[in-house]
Amino acid sequence: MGRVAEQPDRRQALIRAAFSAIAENGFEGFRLRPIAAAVGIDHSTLHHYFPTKADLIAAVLHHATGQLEGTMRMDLEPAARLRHHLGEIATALTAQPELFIVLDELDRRARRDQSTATTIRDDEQGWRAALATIFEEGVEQRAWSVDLDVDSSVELVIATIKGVRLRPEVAEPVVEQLCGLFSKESGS
Amino acid sequence: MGRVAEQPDRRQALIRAAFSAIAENGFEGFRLRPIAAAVGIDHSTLHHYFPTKADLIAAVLHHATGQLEGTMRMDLEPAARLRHHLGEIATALTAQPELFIVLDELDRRARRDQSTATTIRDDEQGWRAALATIFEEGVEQRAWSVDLDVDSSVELVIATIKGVRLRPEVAEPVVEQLCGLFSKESGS
Amino acid sequence: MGRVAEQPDRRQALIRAAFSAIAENGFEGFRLRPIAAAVGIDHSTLHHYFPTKADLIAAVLHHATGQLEGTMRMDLEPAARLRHHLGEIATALTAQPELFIVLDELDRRARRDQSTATTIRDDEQGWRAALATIFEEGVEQRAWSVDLDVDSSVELVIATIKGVRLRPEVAEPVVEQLCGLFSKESGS
Amino acid sequence: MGRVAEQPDRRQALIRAAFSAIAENGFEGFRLRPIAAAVGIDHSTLHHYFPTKADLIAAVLHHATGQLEGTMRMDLEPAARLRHHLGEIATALTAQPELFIVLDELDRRARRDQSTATTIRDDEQGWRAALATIFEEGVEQRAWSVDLDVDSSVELVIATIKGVRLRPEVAEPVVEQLCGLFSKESGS
DNA sequence: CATGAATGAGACTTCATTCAT
DNA sequence: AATGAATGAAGTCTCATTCAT
Repeated sequence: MGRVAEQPDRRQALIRAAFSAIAENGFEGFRLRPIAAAVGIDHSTLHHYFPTKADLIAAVLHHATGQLEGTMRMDLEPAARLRHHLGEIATALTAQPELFIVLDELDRRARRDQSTATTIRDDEQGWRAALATIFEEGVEQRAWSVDLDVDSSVELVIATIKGVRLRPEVAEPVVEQLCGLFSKESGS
Repeated sequence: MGRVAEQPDRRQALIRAAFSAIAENGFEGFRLRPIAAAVGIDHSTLHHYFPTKADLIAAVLHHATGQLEGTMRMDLEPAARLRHHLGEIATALTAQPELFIVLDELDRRARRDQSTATTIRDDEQGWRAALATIFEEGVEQRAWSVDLDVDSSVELVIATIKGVRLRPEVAEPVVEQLCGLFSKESGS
Repeated sequence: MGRVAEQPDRRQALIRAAFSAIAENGFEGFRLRPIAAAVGIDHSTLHHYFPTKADLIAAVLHHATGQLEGTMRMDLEPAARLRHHLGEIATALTAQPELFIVLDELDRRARRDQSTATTIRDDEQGWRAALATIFEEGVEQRAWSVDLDVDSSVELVIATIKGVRLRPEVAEPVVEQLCGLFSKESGS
Repeated sequence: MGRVAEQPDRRQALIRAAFSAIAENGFEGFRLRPIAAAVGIDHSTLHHYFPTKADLIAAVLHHATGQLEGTMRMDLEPAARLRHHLGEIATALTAQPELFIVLDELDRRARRDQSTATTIRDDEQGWRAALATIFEEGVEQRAWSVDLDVDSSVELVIATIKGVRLRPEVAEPVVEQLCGLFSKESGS
């Protein structure tokens, strides 16, 4: 109501600045002062929005996970759906490199920070479930080239995606190859 | 027999201590003083061995890459060779978790440090070549389930291994699944 | 009336403390911690005012050069004006020994620090010009004992003053002697 | 007797290296390790020759003062003798700049180090006496342009020389001007 | 004579955080 | 909401010196 008051997007601006800074320098070089400066406020003012550094990082975490929204084309057959999904990710990997770098850094941080780990795990539940569905349906439909284990396949896909974040330039052929291995059509 | 001379490899001890510290806290929390303390020397003495922090990290880098020695059973058929190789890695992943955590951290650091990047890249050349040989021979012998692309398959394997470092507990089924996808024998 | 706000010029206090410290120990023994302690603040707070040691020294430099204000009695004849001016300096030399010691140290530092050199050179321009005027007018009025060269005489005066900073106790007779040499009236 | 033993000029080499280092960086930047390195020995070996840093500096002090040997042409008349002497110094000032820089630094150090002060004072006694003789003889012979005070004139000459060390490029005209002021011949 | 290892004191600087205004 | 001053802990690195070999 007051018109002096809230700068509603100060928080957002800070989060975005932090996001970019982490993408650029990783957590190792992540300092608060430059973030405040980037938004044009004093560094102590930053503490009004995020009392502690960890709070800001948590906000960045939510921002990052929320940004990753791969669509699942449920109208497609399992194999095609997988190919479409991984293709989208491969595309995003070069289109939004910052996002994947930040997610990568967050995965590392999760090793030592329980709360980060939990958030990421929760966030990935949806993804895991969707992938599981793909493989289950495929198994039912005998769409895969081999007798695959659903859980292992899910983890395989996730590991591949996470691993390829280090080399976005080969992402596309890699996921293509992986899909090729799953699909029945090709092969002797 | 004097007290001064009887530490034949303070350097090694320092490297090992640094190695463990990085495995435990990552580079973010990597401080020199605790390293010196762990070895039982004054922190300024550390600078006698490693003039700069970067020098110590470089030594850790060499220590880590040198430690990773997967045997390649050239006597085996390509498919079996791949399975054996990845199996070894999966085993190592849980047997020497520190090593893989450090390698993981180094991959991250390579994003911003050219010299780290170069060392890692050089170190991986041998691995890449050995994997390429496996796939090439397999192609000649029509050992694979599909018409695969050698380069992409190499990158796929590497990405999977690197990605699975985040979850060593699923490493074994994941590599098993990946081998299953490559191998011809199974399949519906 | 709060306790925090009532130090209107911490900066000035720091500059003065640094000034005295340099006078006492020279640049060789110039350390930041004692400066902060002398003002009663934490040594990291000093960096709030002067981010770097060089910044503090630069401030001291300005403080010192700004403090040296010899009046030029333009109402006097050239010879008398010179005598008055040098007399003032000789007096100041024993009245404010710290100032001249610091200026002396700064001259030394200027040998290796370009920015110090420039500041000093700029600051001395006014002095050089005023001295040149004295000698030029004296030449016109045939006030000097000999055919003197204006530029050389200016440099002679400056060199003498700078040299006598090492022995303030003889400053007065020395400048007196120098004036005597210039002036016409005396002589056998 | 042994032929393995003494490297007779190690000491000299160290002194010379220290001399040059001080000329280049002043006492502020004077470190022992580079000196040892310049001579090609370990820095702890340096302590065999000079147990302490002060010892090395003392040796440099003697080296420097010993090197300054202005000849006094006693065969010349006082005025000519002074001109000759100062001319020699002016020449040396540009021919051996290092020497005068080191002497300059030592004068500064003497302000805080009694032993340096004493050595310098002793060393200058000869110079002072020779200058005094010049002026005394000149007074007797009525060679000077004015009734000068011997002691003050000695200090004036010394101050001028010390002051002009900061600007060797104007040394020659400055001493020329000073001699001109003393000499009788010119003037109205 | 020469060395390398070791030390301890101390240097400058950075940073997240708090507090009064 | 916003600021600037202040803090204290900690960080990397340097240097003269000593000691055993």
